Amino acid sequence: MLCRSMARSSTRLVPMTVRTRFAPSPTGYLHIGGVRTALFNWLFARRHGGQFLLRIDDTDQQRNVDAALAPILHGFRWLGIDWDEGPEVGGPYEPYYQSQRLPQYQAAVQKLLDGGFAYRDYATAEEIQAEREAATAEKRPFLYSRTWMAETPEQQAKFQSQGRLWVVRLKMPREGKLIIDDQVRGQVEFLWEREQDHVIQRNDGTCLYHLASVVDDFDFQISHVIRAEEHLSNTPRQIFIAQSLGYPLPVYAHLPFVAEPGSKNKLSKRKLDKYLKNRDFAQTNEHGLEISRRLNLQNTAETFNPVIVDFYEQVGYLPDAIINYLVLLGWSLDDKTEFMTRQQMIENFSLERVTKAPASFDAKKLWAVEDHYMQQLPLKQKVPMMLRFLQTAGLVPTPTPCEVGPQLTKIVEAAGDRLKTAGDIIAYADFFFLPEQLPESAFDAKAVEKSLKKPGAGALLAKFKTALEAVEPFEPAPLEAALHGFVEREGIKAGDIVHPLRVAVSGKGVGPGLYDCLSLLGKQTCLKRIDRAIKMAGNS
RNA sequence: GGCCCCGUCGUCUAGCCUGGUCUAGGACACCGGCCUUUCACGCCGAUAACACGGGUUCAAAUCCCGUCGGGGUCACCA
Repeated sequence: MLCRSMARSSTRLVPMTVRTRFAPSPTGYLHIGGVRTALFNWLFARRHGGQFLLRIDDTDQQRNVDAALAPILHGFRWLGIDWDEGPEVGGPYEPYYQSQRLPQYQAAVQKLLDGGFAYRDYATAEEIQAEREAATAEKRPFLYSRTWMAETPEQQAKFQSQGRLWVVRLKMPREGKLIIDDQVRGQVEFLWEREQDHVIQRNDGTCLYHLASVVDDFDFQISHVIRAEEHLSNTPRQIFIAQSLGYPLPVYAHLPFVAEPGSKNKLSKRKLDKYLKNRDFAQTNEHGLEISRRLNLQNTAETFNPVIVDFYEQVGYLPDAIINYLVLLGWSLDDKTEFMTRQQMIENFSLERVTKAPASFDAKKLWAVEDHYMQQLPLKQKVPMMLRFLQTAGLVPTPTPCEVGPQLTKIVEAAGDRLKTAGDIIAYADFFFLPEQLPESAFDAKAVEKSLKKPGAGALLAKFKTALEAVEPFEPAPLEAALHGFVEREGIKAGDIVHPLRVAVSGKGVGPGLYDCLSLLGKQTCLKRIDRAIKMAGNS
């Protein structure tokens, strides 16, 4: 009975009540691959008007769950992936923490024991290990001999008298095959005889993941189990548990995992050093680090890198961009649609169009999507976002002086599409908020060397300063006219004055349009900064 | 090693189920050019893929078989 195939028609309609879940372990951070899995679950539930829930898999670590969970919940909220049931929001099936559901698990174990689908096993770890090694030596698949299996009180008494402790193992079928009809991979076959008698309850009475997961999915009425591919090989034992317990089976869908940059290996948080050798990944990381430094954030490489969602929030990426990038990792709407609103994603998402092969994480592509979204973002929304970064960096005081708002709006407008993330405002606009006398640290050494210390730069600056004093109004168009007139009179190239001038007023070689910079800075500040620069140029 | 999964440009993908319209489309990256006061944007262009071998067929990226390659998983972790 357990061996019969469970083929489903792939054209079956999705049941009326769709309920999906994502089950994070409280680890203290939210992994980008996990978010992708959660996103697909969320989209599928929303697509079919169902519920998406969060269940906390904390059977292993009872301590500090709240602290380790907070960043994860925060990450989901930031991304706009809301959950209908779970931590903080509750729900009809509370609690949603595995650590608080031991009685339910134990009851299920008892039921399995009573039905003969599981047994008490008195073997020691060494004995099991010896069998395993023997099998390896003989080059045959390992299958537990069940020597210390005790199904009757007599057997149990015998082993117990030997001072043995027991665990509960699944009594897996040893013949026939299982066919899983996976919504992404199609039919997948497994031979029952290759499945191990996995432990489902430890000798201290606590239960293990597979048992807990199946019981939870049933208790929470999960209709679709959508998870990463690495769980595919766990599925037979979970189906065995579910069937033995008389549960209806959920629909399974195994997503390809998110792979490392430029490779097919599963993305993990532990191989950061390796990913940093990937140029695109390293650039994204460095960009974030630079902003983090300016923000004086106390980050460690452990929790602040492009594999962790928190990284993107701190650097000032847009949640919509992250989501849009992630939805494209293993799923496509059609042959050309790249940018979608959440509504469009929800309306179009289907498991059918999920790819089978792993998709590598491409930091450059994410960057391009972010670029697009930032350019689309209305100025009114950009400004407050950037203001927060300037304040965190200590460039603008809190509360915000009233003149900052309008000025910042102009600055952001002038910076235009140079701003890819909100954190970029610091590098592009800090000099607007620095004192008239720019601190030494505000000068880019290379730019000073290249433009300011170029022979003749100081003298040119001094001459142009005079011309600048007469410009009225001090706005982009008259400024441009003044500069061009100056270039003509002096018989020089525009670049000869433009570059030193930019470094003089901003300290950098790159930035928003020069005339915008001058105008926004105001005549007084410009003149003073030019004076300073003339001295710097002369010192060479 | 056993079992399972996967294999279209460097990367994300469309096409595959329902062979022909695919001399394989889009996007990102890369390279070249234009624009330009820097940077960025934008625009134009170029390079670039059906893992391999058989078979079926008038016709195969698409169907079948095999090979090779890559990955996942084999816990009293989740």
